[in-house]
Order: sequence, then C-alpha cells, then structure tokens
Amino acid sequence: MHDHQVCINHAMQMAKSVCKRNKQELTPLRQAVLKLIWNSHQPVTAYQILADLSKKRKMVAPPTVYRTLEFLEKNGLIHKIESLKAFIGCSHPDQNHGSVFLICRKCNYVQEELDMHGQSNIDKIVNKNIFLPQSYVIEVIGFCKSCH
Amino acid sequence: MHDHQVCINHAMQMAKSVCKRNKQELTPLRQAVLKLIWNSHQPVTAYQILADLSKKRKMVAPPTVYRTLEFLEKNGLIHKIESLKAFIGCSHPDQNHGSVFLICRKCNYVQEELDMHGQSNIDKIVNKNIFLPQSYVIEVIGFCKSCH
DNA sequence: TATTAACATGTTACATTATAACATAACATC
DNA sequence: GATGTTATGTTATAATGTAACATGTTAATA
Ligand SMILES: [Zn+2]
Ligand SMILES: [Zn+2]
Ligand SMILES: [Zn+2]
Ligand SMILES: [Zn+2]
Repeated sequence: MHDHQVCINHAMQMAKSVCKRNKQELTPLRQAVLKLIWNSHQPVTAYQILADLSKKRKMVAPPTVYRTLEFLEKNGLIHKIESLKAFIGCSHPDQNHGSVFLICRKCNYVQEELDMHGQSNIDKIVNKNIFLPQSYVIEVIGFCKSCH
Repeated sequence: MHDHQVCINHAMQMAKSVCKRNKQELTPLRQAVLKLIWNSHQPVTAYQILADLSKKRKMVAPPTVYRTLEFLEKNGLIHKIESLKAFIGCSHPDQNHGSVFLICRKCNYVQEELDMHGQSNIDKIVNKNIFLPQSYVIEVIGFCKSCH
C-alpha cells in the first residue's frame, strides 16, 4: 500500500512539464484520459477508458480514445502493455528510458522498472545481429511479491 | 538468403519428436497450420492462416485456427509476437528457452535468439522486486542487418 | 477584421482480432 | 457397443483498432 494520490499528482505535474517541453498541448480531454489511466497501477484497456470517459463527459467514440492514447504514448506519458492490450501510466516520463514491466497475473499490478538499454544481454544480441533497434517490448508475466 | 526448405523440414521433424515427447498428437490439421506458419520467417496472423488453410482444405472457422495455434504454442512449436499480433515458428522447439525476437520493420523478418533467462539485467530486476516470473515477452523492433 | 492554416475533436462506418458455447466426430478402452 | 477422451466443426458474438470525413477552436497573417 502507498499513498496513491501522490502518484497521481506527480504524474499530472510531470505531464504538464513534459508537454510544455515538447511544445504540445495537454488539453482537458488528454488530462482526463491520463487521470483515468492513473486511477490505479493496473493497466486499463482502451474500451475501459472509453466507458469511464463516457460517464464523465458526453459519450465518446473509439477514435477519440485511441487518438488520445497515441498522443500520450508519443509524449512518453503512458505505455502500452502489449501482452495485455492495455495501457498504463509511465512512472518516469521525464527521463528518456527503456522499461521492463513486471505484470502480476493475480492482482494485476504492473511495476515499471527503468532499464537503460545499451549494455544488457539483449543489446549483446542486438549488436551481434547488427540490428538497429528502435523500440523495445519487455514484459515479464508472473506473480508479484504480495501474490506468491 | 538460405535454403528455407531445410528450415521447414527441420521444423516438421522437430515438431514430430516434441509432440511424441509430450505425448501429444500432431494431427494433419496441426501439421498443416505449422507448415503454413513455416512458409516464411515472417510472422503471420491468425486470419492469414485462416485464409490459407481455407484454400487448402474446406472452409475453416476462427476457433479452429486459434485452437490449433494454442496447441502449437503450448508445445513450444510456435511463438506469438505480441507487438504484431502474429505467430512465427520456433527455431529451437527442443530446448527449454526464453527468446529475444528481433523484428524488422521493413522486411518483416523475425530473428529468434535464445536467451537463457536467469542472469540477465532483466532477471536482476525480477529478483530485486521479489517477482516470480512465469513468462517473458521480449521483442526488439527496428531494422535488420539487410535493411538499414 | 476577414482569411487562412494548424491542430484538436467529433462522427460514421468498418476492419481486425479473439472467444464463448454448444455440436459432432474419431478413436480408444472397457 | 457403451463410455470417456480428445479433436474438430459450427454459430454467434465480443473485444480491439482504424479509415475517412466533418466540425470546432485557436492563432497567426494578410
Ligand atoms: Zn500509486
Ligand atoms: Zn500481485
Ligand atoms: Zn528459413
Ligand atoms: Zn529487414
């Protein structure tokens, strides 16, 4: 357990400054979606967001949600968990980083850990193959400390 | 370039022995799907398989394909590339292993590299968090040697 | 101040990916 | 030949994601 309000406040503050830095607008819609995502440390699907958002505002359609998610992801404010087709707030949007996601199958908590891709065993493989990496998907599925 | 017929033959041989070891049946349907997947080193979607298979045999429905894919995956004969929602033959179905997939955005070639999860930086993170890993999704998206 | 360009959001209609639930077949064992 | 098990077929629908075009909003710029 932790004071999650701190997480939310921090995330929203970060978002403001990141968007400012990137010269991008953090509109009310984008803020609302980001806040919904930060409701928990569990990943949420686009259609969960769609439902939640449609309660708060008038009915929204899928493109609205997907576009907003795209914006947030491009600006490093959220990540997509590919193995779950779901989205989660980025814990470190200010830093340029790769991430390792630890995904608990029982409680759904997702822990994002920084990983400076560059000298890991994965990068050894990348280099050995003369591969030019552009993005990484690194997800570990299992049970978190509390759940096993 | 390489003699891909060798890859196919090897894969089908391996499949036979793996299924025997696992006491599982490699039925004609399952063989057909595996062969279709091994048509190339590029990942194929379930619905591509559905289309191909429906040409070879009588029309098949999605559950037939998804069930077969599930069987093949459970027996370690194929892998799902999560970031592409597509499937690819496993190059090393006989060994118990983790994999790193190098996915070329231009030519779609997917290189599977073995990675004995256990002492990598990812596992350091796993251990630090007292996380009990069950499966890994490790995908690097970029450009292969030939394409950059 | 009208005009334009840009960006953001709304709307409609679909495409793609995946699964639930139930029915039948195929085969082995008793 | 009844029974259980595994594999496959069938129908229907759920869940995820996008293309294309319309409208609104704001801020230069003519
Ligand atoms: Zn929190
Ligand atoms: Zn947990
Ligand atoms: Zn080959
Ligand atoms: Zn390539």
